[in-house]
Amino acid sequence: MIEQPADIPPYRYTAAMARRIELAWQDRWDVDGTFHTPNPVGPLSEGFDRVVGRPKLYVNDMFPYPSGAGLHVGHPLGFIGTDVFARYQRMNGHHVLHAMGFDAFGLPAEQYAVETGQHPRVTTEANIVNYRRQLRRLGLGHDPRRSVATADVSYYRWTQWIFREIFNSWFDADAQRGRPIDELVTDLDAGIREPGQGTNPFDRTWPELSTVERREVVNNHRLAYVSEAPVNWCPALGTVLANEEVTADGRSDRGNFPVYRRPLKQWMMRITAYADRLLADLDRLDWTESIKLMQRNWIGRSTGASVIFATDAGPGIEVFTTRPDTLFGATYMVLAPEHPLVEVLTASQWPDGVAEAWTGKVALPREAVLSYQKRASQRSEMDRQAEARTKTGVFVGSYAANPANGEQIPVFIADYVLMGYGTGAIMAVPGQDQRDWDFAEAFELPIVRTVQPPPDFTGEAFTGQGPAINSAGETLTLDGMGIVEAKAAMIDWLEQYGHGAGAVTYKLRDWLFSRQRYWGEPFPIVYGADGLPQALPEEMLPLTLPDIEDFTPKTSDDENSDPEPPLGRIADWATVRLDLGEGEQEYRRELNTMPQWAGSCWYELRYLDPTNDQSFVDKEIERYWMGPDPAKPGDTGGVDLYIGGVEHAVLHLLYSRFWHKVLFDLGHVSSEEPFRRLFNQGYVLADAFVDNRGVYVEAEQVEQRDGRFFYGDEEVRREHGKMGKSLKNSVTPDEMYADYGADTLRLYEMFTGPMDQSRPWETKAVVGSMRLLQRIWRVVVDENTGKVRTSESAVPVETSRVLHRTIAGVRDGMETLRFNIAIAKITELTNHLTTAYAQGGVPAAVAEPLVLMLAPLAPHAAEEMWSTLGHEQSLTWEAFPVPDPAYLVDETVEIPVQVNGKVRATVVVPADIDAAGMEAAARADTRVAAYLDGNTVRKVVAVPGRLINFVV
RNA sequence: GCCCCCGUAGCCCAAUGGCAGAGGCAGGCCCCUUAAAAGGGCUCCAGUGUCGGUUCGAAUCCGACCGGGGGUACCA
Repeated sequence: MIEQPADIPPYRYTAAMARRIELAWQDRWDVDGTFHTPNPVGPLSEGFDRVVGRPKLYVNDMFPYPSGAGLHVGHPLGFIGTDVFARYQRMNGHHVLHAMGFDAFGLPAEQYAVETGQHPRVTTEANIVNYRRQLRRLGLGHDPRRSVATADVSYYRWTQWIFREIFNSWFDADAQRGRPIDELVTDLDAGIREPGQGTNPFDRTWPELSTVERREVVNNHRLAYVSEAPVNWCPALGTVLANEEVTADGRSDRGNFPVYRRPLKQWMMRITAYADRLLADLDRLDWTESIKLMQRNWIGRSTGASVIFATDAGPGIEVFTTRPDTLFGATYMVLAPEHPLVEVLTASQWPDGVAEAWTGKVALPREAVLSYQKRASQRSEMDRQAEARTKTGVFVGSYAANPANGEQIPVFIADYVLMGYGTGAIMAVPGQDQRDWDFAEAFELPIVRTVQPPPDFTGEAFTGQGPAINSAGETLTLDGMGIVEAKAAMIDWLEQYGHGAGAVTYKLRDWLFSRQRYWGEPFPIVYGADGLPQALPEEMLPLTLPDIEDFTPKTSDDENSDPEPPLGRIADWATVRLDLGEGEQEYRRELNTMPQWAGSCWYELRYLDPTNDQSFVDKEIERYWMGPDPAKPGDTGGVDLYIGGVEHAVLHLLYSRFWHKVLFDLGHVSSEEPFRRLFNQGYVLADAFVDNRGVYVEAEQVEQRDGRFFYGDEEVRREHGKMGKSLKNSVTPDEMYADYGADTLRLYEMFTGPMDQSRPWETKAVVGSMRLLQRIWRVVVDENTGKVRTSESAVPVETSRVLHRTIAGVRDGMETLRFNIAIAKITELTNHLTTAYAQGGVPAAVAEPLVLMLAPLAPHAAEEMWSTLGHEQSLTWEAFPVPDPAYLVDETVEIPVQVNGKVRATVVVPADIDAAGMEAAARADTRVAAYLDGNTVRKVVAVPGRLINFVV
């Protein structure tokens, strides 16, 4: 036992007392299995009969990445919030599932291992141990049996299994769903389906193809496929990265290193096939608008038309435009410098009379084009930004025909057109597009308006609404039409005359799925003599990550260096002799590993059935916890409440939706979405201090003197930012446990604001939450004897009113995740009790509900008080207090009387008075009468029980 | 540039169309204490970023602007 200082009452609620209570209850919860949550069936089903009638509730946190630095007080904000909510809903009659695992594979864990020179498994496991200790000390009510780590073999074998399922699937665009690849082969063999567009590089039909060729065509349909395409190569990390992992200024999300575009052979996931469903189903989710918007923007669906422009050189140029109505105003074309048609379209000679601006003053088109291409490829994204929007480009020396009016228009290459979007080529309409206008001005190209701007329009390109002009041809006239009508008419015309068709494009690209790193899931893939990838059969899983001496990635600052997967260093692993049905042969293994997002794409499913070694999750268990609610038509199913930071808006939250939809299509899960309701918690912010070199100094060592801040003797500048290592302003939960206890920390974090709001951390304000616990403690426990201090006396009506109003308010705060108002209501009740019962003797009938209401927020102290009040069982499964409506209304109320909206008096009236009675009572008041005297009352607004307003 | 969120007391935040204050921190005063505070009590403090509109009535709804935060950006 920890000694209390001698002069403090021995049973006061101090940090030492809190520690004793908290450690004891944490042990007891573990021993009793208090938070064991039974499944309806399977190995974890023991005790299900106790909860069989309860509605289920699945609450989940975005699981943490166990970094070497451990937790700071910002990390558990969401974890505490979900714990409070889960504990409340359990007491409120739900059967609640809440668990916690660890996202253990991936770059940050590996970077930490590299920095400390230890094996990532060693550091990761040590970090997990530390996280578990810190989180357990917080008193979170998780089912400990369900904790998983993505780097555990028993977990990643199922990550590999799901990858295999995705590899063995294709997307049926007609049915808009993923299907097993065997069904595609059956259809192709039966001749009822042709290979999809762009999947058959051979000039022959399916029946004419060889076995190997057929395999290649099938591979081109798979949802996981290998492709050679420009990807994001980050030499400093030694790996390629997904688009979602590259920041707007062309650097790596992790580490902020430069990223280069470069064609490499890599694994991709066909997430674009699901773009429409990922977009449409956002409307069915209870997510914050801001996250939905970010996903909508990232998917970036635009509708318009694809148009083919014929060229003399042969192949037509296909463009995508959202404004087919402006086709008559297309006065030139632009290809991205990397566009494959550039070579054939580049003329051998400049046409006569070409302006110098078009040629870059170079003698031959080929030279001009090559030099521009070279320049463009060397310009990093950063340079492009820095050069603002100055338009550069070069004429390729040839022309294309505008299909609308047959005019010959020049073809340019320019870096303002990006290969990665649409077709990598545009029709330029300077009259209605500012970028094209800028280019046209720089290159003296004609500008034709095809939408009539209003008379007072003074700008350049006009993108607003207006009637079409200058848009008449032999077989089509748009003049006078509005934009919507003109678009439709143009698309009809394009389709009729074979110049194009309505089209949809997306900003979303396929997900680059392979990494040249060690610390990730190995692909369950081998390559045979034909060089084509094949999945390992299910019974060969798991494919364990081999141990390796040198796990460090090969990094470099040379953008022309090549990726080199560390797994390639183990020669006897890189090749293997297997019998995959064609006799024993030698195969090469896939040497890349999966990205860190793979494991987090499905962990919420594994919590449901963590010990299952026959399946990644039992179907019945998944249906129970995550299945769609038949009472709610259109319900997607999924986790009932998912809380995490906003930073995963287009990474984890998009990838996991995609995997979940594939699993749904293949019939493995009954829910269509992984997370039915998503809530983003705010950040914990803290003061940070910068010295005059601009370097952050340890915030903890900064002193405030006369309103200025000093680090030693040096004055420093105060800033404000997200708590973390980089700003040197972290406060650890361990410090808070030692100084105040876990319950105080929990209470403080929940009190600083509603869940979705960021809030500044202020260590000196934490004491306020401790005081509240001390005062509630004192209501229940005698500080000198440790004995119960409540009485069995009757509850006065006034106290009942305060109690039941508190219950109603606390429930409201709990339901709406505004724990701050729940705590304020509890404080109000406590204040009432300490005033009304200054000498002790609070009726137990009030103290008990008070303790129960406190329980989700400060569970250890509440358990201890509950026990002091004479209860042997944990209060975890006690019913949460329910307000008695009889006490929520007063017999009389004081209502304001307004004259012209200004409060002039108040009158006391019976609570159930009607409008007429209220008016009579108000008129009877002498002050009101004085205001009304001599005026004509034009209108009386009387809201029974709220207020009355005379309009004179 | 475009989109989203947020501006209430020195600070964090309540009040979601009806008397601007629930609660906390900080400040001030008092009590307990040899003393101290992480104890107890009392108390000071804003008219809701600005301007307009809707309404009997606006912190709340609408519009514009200012300030802060976030997302995204030659996306055709």
